[in-house]
Amino acid sequence: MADHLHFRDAAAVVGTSQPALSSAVAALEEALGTQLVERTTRRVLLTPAGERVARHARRVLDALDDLVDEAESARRPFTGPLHLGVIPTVAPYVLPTLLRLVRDEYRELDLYVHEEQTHSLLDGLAAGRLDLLLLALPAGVPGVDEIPVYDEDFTLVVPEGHPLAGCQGVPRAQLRDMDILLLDEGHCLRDQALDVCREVGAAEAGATRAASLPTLVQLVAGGLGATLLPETAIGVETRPGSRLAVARFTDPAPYRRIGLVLRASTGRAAEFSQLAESLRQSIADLPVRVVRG
Amino acid sequence: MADHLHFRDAAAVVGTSQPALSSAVAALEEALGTQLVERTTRRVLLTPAGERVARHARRVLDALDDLVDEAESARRPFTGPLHLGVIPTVAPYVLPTLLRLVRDEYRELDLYVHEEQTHSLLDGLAAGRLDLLLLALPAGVPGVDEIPVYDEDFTLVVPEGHPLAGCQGVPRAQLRDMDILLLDEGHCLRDQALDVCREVGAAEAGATRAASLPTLVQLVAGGLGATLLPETAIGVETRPGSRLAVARFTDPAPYRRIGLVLRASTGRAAEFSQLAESLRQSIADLPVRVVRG
DNA sequence: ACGTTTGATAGGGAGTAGTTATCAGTACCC
DNA sequence: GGGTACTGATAACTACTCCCTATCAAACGT
Repeated sequence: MADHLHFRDAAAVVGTSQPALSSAVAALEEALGTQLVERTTRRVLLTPAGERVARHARRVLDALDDLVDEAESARRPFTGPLHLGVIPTVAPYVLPTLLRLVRDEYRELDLYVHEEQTHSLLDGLAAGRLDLLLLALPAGVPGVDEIPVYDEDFTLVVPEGHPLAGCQGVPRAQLRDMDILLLDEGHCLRDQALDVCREVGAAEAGATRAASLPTLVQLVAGGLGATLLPETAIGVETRPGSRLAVARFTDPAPYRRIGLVLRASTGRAAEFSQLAESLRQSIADLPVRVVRG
Repeated sequence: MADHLHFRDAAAVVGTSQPALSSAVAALEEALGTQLVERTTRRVLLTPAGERVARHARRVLDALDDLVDEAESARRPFTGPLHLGVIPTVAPYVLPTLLRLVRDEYRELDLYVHEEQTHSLLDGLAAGRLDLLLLALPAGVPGVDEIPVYDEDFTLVVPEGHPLAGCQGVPRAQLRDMDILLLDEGHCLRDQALDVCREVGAAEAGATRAASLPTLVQLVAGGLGATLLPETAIGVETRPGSRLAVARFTDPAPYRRIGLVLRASTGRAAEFSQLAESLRQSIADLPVRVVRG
C-alpha cells in the first residue's frame, strides 16, 4: 500500500480485494487513532504519520520474516543448541569420540556437555536444562525414553604384582577375598560395582571412597585394594607405568549398559535416535559391545 | 507463554482461555512447521526452536509497540515534519515572523520551508511533497482548500527624487505615464501587478524583467522606471540609503490576498486553521490587513 | 489406588472479514 | 463542455475463523 499508493494495485499484490484493503486500512487508522493516508478518488497519499507507521510496519514485517527464517532453520535437525549430560565415569572415555563425531558430521550442532552425576542429570532433563543424557541404563524414572548404545564389561583392577594380575578368567566369587575400593556416593558406577559385590557376598573395603576414577586407581596403585572399572576406562587409567594390572572376569563378565536418555515428550526422538546410531558407529574402536534398539 | 511455561496461567495473562491459547500455539507450530513447546500433562518446556522463536516474537512485539507509540505521538497536532511552500515574494518578509512563531509556540514542529514559484508549489502540494503552501489567493486549482491570512496593498516604488515620491494619493491611472518594471515570468507578483496595469491601460516597460524583488528595486533605484511592491516588502527593500521612494495609491489601493493552501483531502485542516490563526496574530506588526475565514 | 492438575479435544455460537455489486467524485479527453 | 473511465468508499451477504464451555485422558503426588 505504502509502495503502490493505489488501493486496487496494492490489494492485488496482497492477494485480496480492494474493499477488503480499504476497510483494513480504515480499521488500522481507527485503531491507531490517526489518519494514515489521504484519499482522493484520484490520488492516494501517505500522511506524515502514515510514512512513519509504514516505516515501523516494515520493521515489524522484517522481524516477522526473521522469525519465520529462524523457525525454518530450526526445522532442520542437528542444528542449534544441544545440551548433553554425561556421567563422570563415561565422559572422559567417550567424549573424545563424540566430539570428533559432532565436529565432523554435525557441524551445525552447538553441543554443550554437562558432566554431572545421574540424579542431577535426570533433574536437569526434566527441568529442560538438558536435552539429552548419556548414562548407565536403566534410568529408572518415568517420562523418559532410553536408547541403548553399548554394553561394557567391568574389569578387575589390581595393583601391579597382585596374584590375579593379568588373569583372564577370574570368577566373581573371588571378590569375596579382596578389598574392594569404590567411588563416592552418588556415582552410579559405585552402585553398579556394589551390585556385583553383593551378588557374590563381597563387601566394600572399609570407609575409603574416591571422588573420581583417577583417584580410585591411585588408591589401587597404592596397594589399598582392588576395584572394578568399566572397560572404556581401562585404556586411559591403566596405561604403562601406572603400577596397575587388570584381570578379566569369567565369561559372562558383569557389565553395564550405557545409552541415551531423553524426555518422552521431546519431539526430537528421531533426531536423537540417529545420533545414537552415529555414536554406535563411531565407538567401534572402543572395547564395548554395540547395542541396538 | 514463554514466560509462564504454563498454559492456563499464560492464557489468563493474555486474557483468553486455555483451549484458545492451546490451539493458537498449535496453529503457530503448524504454520512454522516446527515444534515450539514440549507438552507433558505435567510440564511445559520450550524447545530450542521455541526459545528462538519466542525471542524473535518479542522483537516483533517491540516493533509493534514502537509503531503504536509512533502513531500515538503522531496523533498530537503540531508535531513531526511539515513541509511548507512559500512564494519568493512572500518568504523574505513573513518567514522571520513565521519561524519565530514556530520556535516559540510549536517547538515539536519540524518545519521545512520550500521557496518556489506558485505553479511549482501547487505541483508539490498535489504530489504530496509539500503539506501546506503560503501564497497569493486564489490558487485557482481544484482539490485544494484555501485559508486567507492577510491582505496587503500594492505600493508604488519610484526612484528617489521622482515627482511622485512620498505622494499619498496616487490614482492608478497615473501608471499609464510611467515605465513599469516587473518580475520575470512565473512570479505571481508579476501577474498581479500586470492586472493592475491592464486595468488602467498601462504597459510594461520594455523587456527588462527582474528575477527577484531585490533586483527589481535595484532597477528602479537605477532610474529605469517604477514598480509595484507589496507592502510587506517596503520596509525591507526601501530602507534609508536605497535611493528609493514610495507612493501610496488612492484608497482603495490595489492589493493581493495571501493565505494558506492545503489539499482538501489532508485531514490536517483543523491543525492548519489553527496555524493560520496563530500566523495572523503574529503578523500584527506587519503593514497588512488580517483576514479571517 | 485415588484425587488433583495438566494440556488436548469436541461442539456450538458469535463476530469478523472477505466477497461481489454498486455508488459517487474527479480527471482526462475529445 | 460533456462524456467516459477510473478512483476509493459503501452496502449486503456469506463464510470462516476464532473463542468459549464442557469434557477427556494422562500423569504426578499422596
